[in-house]
Amino acid sequence: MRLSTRGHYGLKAMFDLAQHYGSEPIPLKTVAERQNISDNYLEQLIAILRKAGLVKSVRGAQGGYILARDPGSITVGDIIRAMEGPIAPVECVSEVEPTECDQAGSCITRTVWARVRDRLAEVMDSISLADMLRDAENLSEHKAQEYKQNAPEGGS
Amino acid sequence: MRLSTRGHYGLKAMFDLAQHYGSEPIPLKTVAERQNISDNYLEQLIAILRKAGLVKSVRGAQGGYILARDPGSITVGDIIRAMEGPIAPVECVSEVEPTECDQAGSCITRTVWARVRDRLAEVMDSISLADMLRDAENLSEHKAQEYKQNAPEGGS
DNA sequence: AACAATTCCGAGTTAAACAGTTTGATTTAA
DNA sequence: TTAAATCAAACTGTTTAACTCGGAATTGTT
Repeated sequence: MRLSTRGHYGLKAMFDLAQHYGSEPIPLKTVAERQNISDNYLEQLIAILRKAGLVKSVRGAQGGYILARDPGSITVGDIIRAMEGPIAPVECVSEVEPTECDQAGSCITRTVWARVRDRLAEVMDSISLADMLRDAENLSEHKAQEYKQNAPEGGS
Repeated sequence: MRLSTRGHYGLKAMFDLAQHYGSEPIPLKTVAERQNISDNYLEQLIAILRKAGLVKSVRGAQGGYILARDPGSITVGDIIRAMEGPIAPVECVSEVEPTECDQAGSCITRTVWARVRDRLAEVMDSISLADMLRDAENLSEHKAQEYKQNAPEGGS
């Protein structure tokens, strides 16, 4: 039940773009450096996101990438489906074009995987990039708070 | 987000054994035939289940495999963890021994994957083999019912 | 005792996927 | 004109999946 780096890096890149949504296009190299990903490789990955309509590109000098829509309307599910294909723990319960096996009607393991698939889709579709931005803000506030509590006098 | 055949076949085999729980040991070949799995391959897989303590083996003629515990106390999660390792959409949120990356503290994608992992574990741990047996019974009743309704006069 | 049914074990094989790298063409602001 | 960038496609090395195979060890049956 592992994601490949495609989905992993894809989400990282999209989150990076979300953090800079509204300003000039971000060059791929910048994203790659910030997120610690090989820029050669990320180039391939972002092409997938572009073809899926999740990011827009601006070519030429001062070019780069921007989110195609606002962060509130892009979910983790959107990104993962683009990068890894339809959600499906096993082929026979794929979100699109499941190729049924012979005993599909009576297969109980199949119904188990359908439930797993639904939960997976549910959680991924419920988290948008905007949610992640909000979480990031809370997290950093929390950290600052912790810091204050742990070192209120300002140690050397 | 695909399962390998290990987890897929593993659950099938375990469900097959559950359906015959309480009687003599079932030879591997029988399970393989019923579940339509290469018996050479299943041999490897069931070794994993045995080492994980989920099935017991009886060697020699008339030997075979039986569930190590009753079907109510074995969950899909138990089986998948045995077959595929700890549940973890990405390595850094593995259920056991996550190897953290440098920015673990501030990584938001990480918290996303932790949520996905928890949902995944939740649904898998909530389904036991006994639940599946019950579902199978309902399903077959339902089918018989449907059959009655669709062909009450007994077509040719 | 011999035999056949079975588990057990380790090694070998094939094909695909993953995770990139490399090369070079094209676009465009400065 | 140049440098910064995207775009595209081919190439490569490594790992993993999904088996296959051969044979040894165990044990009920005859």
